[in-house]
Amino acid sequence: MTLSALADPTRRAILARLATGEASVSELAEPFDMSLVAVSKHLKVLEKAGLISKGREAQWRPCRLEAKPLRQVDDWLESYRQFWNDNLDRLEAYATLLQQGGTDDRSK
Amino acid sequence: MTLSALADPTRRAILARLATGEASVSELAEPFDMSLVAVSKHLKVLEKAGLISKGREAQWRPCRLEAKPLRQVDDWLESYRQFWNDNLDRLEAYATLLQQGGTDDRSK
DNA sequence: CAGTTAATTAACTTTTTGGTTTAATAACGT
DNA sequence: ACGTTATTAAACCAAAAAGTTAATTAACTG
Repeated sequence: MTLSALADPTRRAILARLATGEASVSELAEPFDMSLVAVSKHLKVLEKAGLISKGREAQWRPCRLEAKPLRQVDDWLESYRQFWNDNLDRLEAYATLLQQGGTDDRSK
Repeated sequence: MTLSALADPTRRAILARLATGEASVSELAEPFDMSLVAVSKHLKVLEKAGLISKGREAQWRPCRLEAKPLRQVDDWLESYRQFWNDNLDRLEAYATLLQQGGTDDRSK
């Protein structure tokens, strides 16, 4: 669920903003060319994904970034991190093959 | 676009499979309880996101995992990686505050 | 208490996504 | 040339996502 919450650019921008510190819903909404209601919904998505939490301070709901799910994404990436080093090795190996007269197209 | 491609569990499973080596479309489709056409579409999404590339070998299109976009996700996470260490510090600081008689609820 | 500010809920619309089935394309095997 | 295998394209559908406006809730301010 984390990754689908992160799929939306507005939500990523909100997280980026929150990385600099807490902010209320209307503060978070301000930069965007959309209704406050829309932003409020984005926040709910982020909240359900555990990426933010909301406090209450009078009529404000100060939002705070929660790092746990991001850390999970990082963990998920772990397996591929290993892979992309391998991949570089393979590319190198392939480059060598080419020198020796390889034929199949692996452009891109 | 990478993150929305990664948002779907079927597509993540496909990537996991591809991390173990190349596979044709039908091989990739086999584990899933959905039509081959559906899987083919997922592959197109992954391809457009640059997460995989397809070769051609006779009537097969061997798919290969491409690490670049994943590395970009990793880079994107970088800013937050720093944050989640800070966050742990804050939690510690807060725990200390509680000991001293803090009042506001920050459960979860 | 009346009015204002902050945020959410409800009802609705539009677009995107994830799936289907039925063709079409392309390369192989006989 | 004909049938089979692998994959994609087209047309379609249902459900989810992303947005809207109008109404509601809640807490502050004078």
